[in-house]
Amino acid sequence: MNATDSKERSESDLVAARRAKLKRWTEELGIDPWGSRVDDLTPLADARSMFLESAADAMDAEEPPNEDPRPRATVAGRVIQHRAMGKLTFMVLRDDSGDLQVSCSKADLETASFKLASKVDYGDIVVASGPVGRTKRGEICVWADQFEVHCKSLAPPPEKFHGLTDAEQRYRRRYVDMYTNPETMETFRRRSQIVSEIRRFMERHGYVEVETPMMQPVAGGAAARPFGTHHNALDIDLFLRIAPELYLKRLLVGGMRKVFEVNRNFRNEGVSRQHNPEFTMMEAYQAFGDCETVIELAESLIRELAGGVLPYGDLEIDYTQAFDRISYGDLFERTHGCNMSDESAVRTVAAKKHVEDAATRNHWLLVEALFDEAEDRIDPTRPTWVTDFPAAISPLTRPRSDAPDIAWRAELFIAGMEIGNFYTELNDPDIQRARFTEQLDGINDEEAAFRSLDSDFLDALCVGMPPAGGFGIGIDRIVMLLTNHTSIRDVILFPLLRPEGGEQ
RNA sequence: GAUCGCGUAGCUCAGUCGGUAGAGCAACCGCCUUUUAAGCGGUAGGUCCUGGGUUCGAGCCCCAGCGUGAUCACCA
Repeated sequence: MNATDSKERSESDLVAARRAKLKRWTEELGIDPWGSRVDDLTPLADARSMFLESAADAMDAEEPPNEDPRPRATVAGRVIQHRAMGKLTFMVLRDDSGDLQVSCSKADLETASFKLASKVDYGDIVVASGPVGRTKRGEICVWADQFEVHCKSLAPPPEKFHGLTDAEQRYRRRYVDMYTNPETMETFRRRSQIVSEIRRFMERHGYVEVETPMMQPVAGGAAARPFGTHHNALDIDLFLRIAPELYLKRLLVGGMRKVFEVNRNFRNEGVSRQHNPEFTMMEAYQAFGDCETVIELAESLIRELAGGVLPYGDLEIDYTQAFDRISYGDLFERTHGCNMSDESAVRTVAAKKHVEDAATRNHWLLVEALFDEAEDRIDPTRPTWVTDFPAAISPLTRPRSDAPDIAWRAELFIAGMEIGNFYTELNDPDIQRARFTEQLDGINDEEAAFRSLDSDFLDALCVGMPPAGGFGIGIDRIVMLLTNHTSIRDVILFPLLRPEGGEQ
């Protein structure tokens, strides 16, 4: 709070200067610095492409034509560079299409407009009209014959060359990051495209997009800590969903054949370079499909999105070939030198690796704990399917009929990240009930506060869910891979940060 | 949650051995019709994250706290 005081005090000179300028404009020039509607605006990139070399040449000739042949445009943007040179002022505007110089000659503008143009600040939003031409140095620009300020920026701007570089400031003041760092704008534009392409892909394959509850009385579908909340009028506790799975499956029961949902999940876990408490996931289910059906679908989706070999940090990831495959058990054995089904061998390895409660903990939970090390053996440059997960750690997955300890489940790994899970869905209500009950047995009090049996879901399975394949993929992580960002915070517009100021 | 790093002007950063605060950009003033991160010249701008401690003296050393980044853990 002291920090805030001092910030306000030391900023005051810069803010005061801008406020004083604002006052002068309104009082002396009679200008409304907060702007108004402008029709027929041309995006800056489009205005640039309107440039006609022949027209510019004609204007530079000994005897320029009477009629100005240069195309005209009205452009708007935020001032990101400004150079006032006496009777000539140059500025560079930026909008979401790009940058373009606006050149202002005192001879072409009304006195008040020229004065305004020569005095605008970095960060102001302006509108200029005029022919698209070029300067003596060959820079394509709009030669303004009309110039207006449409929004005064009062905040002190960041340094104009480096922009905001401090990661914290970039996340906290994303709106500044966006206009000063074009890469940021590009990343989020790309994210939008990717999500849109995913939707089109799914629709093309006959999937219907749905929206299921984000506030759920029972938070199921994944093993994660949920956020809790409360509905006052009904006086009930609710959880923010950790997965949409159990609702999407209800839709299969209801008769939808192919459904998907792209939306947020919320998990009350730690934050890291790969984890934000709210993250976007796509889940999809296909009646009469299985694990293989959705593996094939997702592989072609990801290959289509990536379209080739993409850099990721220090890696080059090849999406063009069929993704690698290895079974969970093989990877385990390759890493730890024992069969994962061999309980005593697993306990021995676990004890040697100092896994907690190696002697008493459930055998398959030990296998899961040891598997982390195995994940590191996967070639990060090769998208890889890890198949045949242990049934014991896959409570919503159908066990294999030929090997009941193994589930029809695969997980996709790329660049060392878990990208998604793929299943042949469990639709036997009795086995499902048993799995849920097993899971609830022996949980501690803390977990008991948010884990409970979703009996309505079991009722739905009793009504009958067709056999199905289903999957979920992390959209943020896909965007990270496709835009070459190794921190999830760079692909989420407003990642969760602690509020500034401490104390509270 | 653990370990390590970082926090100095609005922004980007220097700051030597502990000797009392520096630059560039931005701001302000003046000049200027061809600049393109930076036209030229001048002026001003600081709770060195916060609180303690050591010391004649702390931006610098020590302790605690806050924020943040990286790695690990939990998870996707």
